[in-house]
Amino acid sequence: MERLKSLLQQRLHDALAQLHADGVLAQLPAGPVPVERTRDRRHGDFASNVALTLARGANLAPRELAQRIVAAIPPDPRVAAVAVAGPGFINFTMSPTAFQALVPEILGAGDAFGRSTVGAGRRVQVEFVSANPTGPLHVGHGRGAAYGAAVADLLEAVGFQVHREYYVNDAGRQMDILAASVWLRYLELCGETVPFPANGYQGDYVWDIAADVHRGHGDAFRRPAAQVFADLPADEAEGGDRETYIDALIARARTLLGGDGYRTVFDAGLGAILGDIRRDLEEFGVVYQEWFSERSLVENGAVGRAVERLRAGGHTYERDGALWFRSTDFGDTKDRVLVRENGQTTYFASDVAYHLNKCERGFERLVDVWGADHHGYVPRVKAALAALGADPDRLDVLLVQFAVLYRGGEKVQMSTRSGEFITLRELRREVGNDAARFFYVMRKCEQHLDFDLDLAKSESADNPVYYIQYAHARVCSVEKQRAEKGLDRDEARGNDHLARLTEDHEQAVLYTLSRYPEVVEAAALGEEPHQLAHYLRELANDFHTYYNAHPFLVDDAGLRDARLNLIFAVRQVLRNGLRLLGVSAPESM
RNA sequence: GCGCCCGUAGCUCAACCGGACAGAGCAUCGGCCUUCUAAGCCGAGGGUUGCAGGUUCGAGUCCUGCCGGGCGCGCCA
Repeated sequence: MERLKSLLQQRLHDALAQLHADGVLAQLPAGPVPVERTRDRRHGDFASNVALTLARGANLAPRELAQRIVAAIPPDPRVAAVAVAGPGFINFTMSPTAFQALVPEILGAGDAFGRSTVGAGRRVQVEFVSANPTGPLHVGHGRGAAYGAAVADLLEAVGFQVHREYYVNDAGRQMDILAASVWLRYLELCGETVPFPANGYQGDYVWDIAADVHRGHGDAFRRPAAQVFADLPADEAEGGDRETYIDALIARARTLLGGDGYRTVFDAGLGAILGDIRRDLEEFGVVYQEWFSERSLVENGAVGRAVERLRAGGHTYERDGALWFRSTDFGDTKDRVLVRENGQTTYFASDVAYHLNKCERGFERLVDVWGADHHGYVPRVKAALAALGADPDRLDVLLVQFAVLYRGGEKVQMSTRSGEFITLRELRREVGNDAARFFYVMRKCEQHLDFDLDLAKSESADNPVYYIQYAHARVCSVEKQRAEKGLDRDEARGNDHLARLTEDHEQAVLYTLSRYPEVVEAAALGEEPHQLAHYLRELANDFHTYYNAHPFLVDDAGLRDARLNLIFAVRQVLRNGLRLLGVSAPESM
């Protein structure tokens, strides 16, 4: 079925064209005629402000123009009433049959209901989470995961070809720090007495990785502590600088282990943690098409080539022994270093190469989901794209604000220091995947998220996840009851009796159901899964209200089947919507 | 100091491209289970959308300036 909204847009368009031909309107609006859902049902089902926007050009009072437009709209059985209201709105009230026709459509389309083709198969890459593989994901990453996955699934639902990608920062200094941390723990397991650096990774998982290395390689990487720490600068505890100290330690590890040995320890850390992150996300219902390695960019020369391209384009200069990118030419607040004085490329240089690579892979649109603390980074990446001749508007960076956990009304303190943070896995274990996925996307991404752990765990109406899932389970329960009572059911008979769904509660449910495709499209194009989350709560609310007001399993078979068809349509939409958010739709609770 | 985000009911948040009387949930108060799951439903009260200007037929939404909160301003990643 054609969407009701497009139907009205077409009718209005025809009417405007008629007035244009009659010389009443000098100009037609560019693009589709604006038609919106009314905010207040007393104004009908849909409204258009087109007369208000065209009145001035037509030299007519808005209401007068609205009247002329209404007069030019051909009658349609699906439109029950067209009225001019307020300053010049045109309000449409649809006939009950127009909404009732939705029921067989939903049941027929099943899981596909709500999907569309507005994306026209255009290729979009969604890069999200991309946390450094130096430790387990924490609750902040969880929000990026749930949000990015929902955005990707929504885009796919409206017809984009979506490529989900995790950028693995496996080439940076943080990874070297992890490698050094693993090695030191390993040395301890070998029986060496070693002080642990202030800047090292202290989580228990480092011990686990070290133990794995020891199991697999025995004492192969053991070096005497005296040798390891000989002539190192002072660490923080001795009044030195932690950064200088850890760098020296990393250099020592490289020297003593040799390239291959160091790489083995390094990769043990990387592999273990990345594997863990992968499992964690998979259990969370988040899957990727690609895990893209930063190191691969460095090793295959892509970073060097990207830097060279900027240099060849005249966008760089040398100062203080470093190579700078003149990002200020493209709107950044200051220039950025690409190659350090010591000859090493920066993380930014890798990112330039990475985004160049994304463009070269032919994605028409790039979506990056970042933590809000990286917002200062946006202008320089866009500047790099512009300097490389790509349209920076192809890149859409979505900044996800922090999530703050609350327990018993108190803020849960989190610190990434000393492993004292809450991991995503702990959160999932505590509140469950469904609640976690839903709570994470309940708010728009630029909104700080207060994550109430008690609420997420509560099995009550206060908890929106349970409220929605309960609606789904209730429909299933009704069907079970029907079978137990020996009542027969005939879907076709129900469709023949849809005209009997005239109760206010039924009209309300039908109206809300009709909004679903529009909500999915708006949520996808606006990258706002919270719209879908809110919608599902409304639909569940309409259903629960209906449930309390009218029995479904009535003796009148025609009415019973019509009502069952309606609530099965509700179940289908709830299921489809929850699926897009990564939340399960249980059959019983 | 500069930049980005946020400021809506007691609390947590909605409000589609600027539209009509700013909506939900929680909390508070009062009702509904011999009938399909009360993990539910119904009703009531609660607002100068941080402040001051501006643009517009029309502003929570756009612009300017303040006030308040968060984050960021490394040759770290």
